[in-house]
Amino acid sequence: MTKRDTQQRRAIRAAIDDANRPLSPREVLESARQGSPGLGIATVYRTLKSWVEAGGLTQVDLPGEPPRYEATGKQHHHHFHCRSCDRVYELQGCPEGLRSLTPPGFSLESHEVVLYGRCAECAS
Amino acid sequence: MTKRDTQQRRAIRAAIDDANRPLSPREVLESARQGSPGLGIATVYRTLKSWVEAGGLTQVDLPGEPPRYEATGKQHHHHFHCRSCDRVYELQGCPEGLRSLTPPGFSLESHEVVLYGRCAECAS
DNA sequence: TCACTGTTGAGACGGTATTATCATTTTGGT
DNA sequence: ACCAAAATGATAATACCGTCTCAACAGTGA
Repeated sequence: MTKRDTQQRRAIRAAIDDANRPLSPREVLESARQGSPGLGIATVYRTLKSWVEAGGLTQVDLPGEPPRYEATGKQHHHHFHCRSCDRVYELQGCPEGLRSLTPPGFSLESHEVVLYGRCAECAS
Repeated sequence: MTKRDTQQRRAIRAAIDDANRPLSPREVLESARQGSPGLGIATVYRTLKSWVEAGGLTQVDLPGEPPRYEATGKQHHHHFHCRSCDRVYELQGCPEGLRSLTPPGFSLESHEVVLYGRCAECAS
């Protein structure tokens, strides 16, 4: 009725832990297949979904992109989306002055910032 | 072979011009039907697409949302997404310090900022 | 090791957003 | 007003994601 420690889940967890950046389901699949060759996409979706519900994973939505997943509990941060390789990277820090952009009467609850460009690997 | 001035296109243009905020295809349909009752969704998609290609419209992508469309040529700005009514509003201004978030070796080309909360109408 | 039951993989299925098709209507120029 | 071509609307067809189904498999406690 609950969680078993399977080869597939170990592989998926390892993929996410090793990446150090948010991964899409497809990226998870490709990476985790190294530790669990026959791994299927349904298992990836199932596992990601259950971990998100359990709170151990956080879904990251970017404009026009399939969701990525990263470990929960990191401190507030934003993301960089490489236009060349399509990978998403974590950034540190947060811009100032967001509150002042909010129109009068509007209540600000949260925000997202996404930077676009080329990652170090693709820029060279 | 090209553009005719039809009742449908006038209605779609009016919907966008009057809104003063980015509209989704569905919002365009509903609004434009006031000026063109039988308007079909296919015409909306066709028209939006051709205007985007022609450069008169800009597609606005927000995380996890269907695209919205706004007139091209406005000055650089960002958007506010109301969690209650799901409408998207234009903001003025732009936060500082984005460049400093960029990791070494990465080249920054553009950015997006989305604020979330309640619009004035929904907050009251 | 055995048995029970959660888990998996492959493919079917469903939901949604967008595009293609095509018969009919509308527009713009003459 | 007439006509050729563009535009439209209804609906079918795609495309994309993610979930469900189910037979076979594998993890766990006894």
